[in-house]
Amino acid sequence: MKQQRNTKQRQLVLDAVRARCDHPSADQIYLDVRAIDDKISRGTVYRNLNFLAQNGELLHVKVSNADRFDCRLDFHYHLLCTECGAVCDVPLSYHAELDQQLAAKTGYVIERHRTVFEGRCPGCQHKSEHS
Amino acid sequence: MKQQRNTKQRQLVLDAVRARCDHPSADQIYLDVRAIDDKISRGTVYRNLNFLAQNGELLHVKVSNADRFDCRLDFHYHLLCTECGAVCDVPLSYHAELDQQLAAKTGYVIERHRTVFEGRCPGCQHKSEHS
DNA sequence: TTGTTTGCAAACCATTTGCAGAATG
DNA sequence: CATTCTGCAAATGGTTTGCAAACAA
Repeated sequence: MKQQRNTKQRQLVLDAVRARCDHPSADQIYLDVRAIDDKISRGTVYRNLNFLAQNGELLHVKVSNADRFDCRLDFHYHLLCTECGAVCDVPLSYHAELDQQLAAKTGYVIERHRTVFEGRCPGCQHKSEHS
Repeated sequence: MKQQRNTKQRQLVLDAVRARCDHPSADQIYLDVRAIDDKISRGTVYRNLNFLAQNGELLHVKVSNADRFDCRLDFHYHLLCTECGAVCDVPLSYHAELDQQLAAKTGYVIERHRTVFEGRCPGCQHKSEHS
């Protein structure tokens, strides 16, 4: 479940995610990595993002349209501005007890839950104050 | 924000979502409606699902890949079986206070949050007991 | 009649995949 | 040397869109 090789492309992808404080989409990572290695292909970036997320080296954040990736590995919630699309981490703690409650009630084996808050960021609120 | 016409296609789409207790994808709705009106097009189904969700007549549930729709209109959480893809409602209440807490902490105007629990349903647990 | 909606097909976008060749351990 | 990984390009899956004809108000 963890046999792997250290290719420079894999490392570039991982570094690129770690170098960003926002939650980049696969394509943003592609562009970042592309700026360093102009021969790397989209396929390789996608493959490596999935590989790294599966091996627990990255977190996969599923937000509406394009998937995002995060180098913070602990479970946490995200906040999406529905206007500009920005994604940031939420300063609230993960409620693991919900997983347990739900498991007890349903018979499911619960692995986790994902929560995305939706709203408008301060910047976007100002933008449309007058429009 | 609500000027609309009552077309039989729109009604068929709405009825189709209401007729299901699971959380159908757009394509499932298309197939259901198609069984009644074999001339309706995918485009029309997608357009109407979006229209109805925007007008508050349906709830848009965003789960990993394909979007789902729900005729329950109150905010509630969902449970996804990561193996068979089934989606069901969660018997836990919506925590509106989280929205307020987050708004106070971040300055965002929070409209809501979406939570999807991920796990394996009892059926899928049994399936792979031996494999 | 006027503006909305439909059907169709093509376009889109993000992502995945098949394959032959390159690189890793 | 055996395998894993890459680049490329084509394929996929879900969804959106442009347009002319059909239709509701």
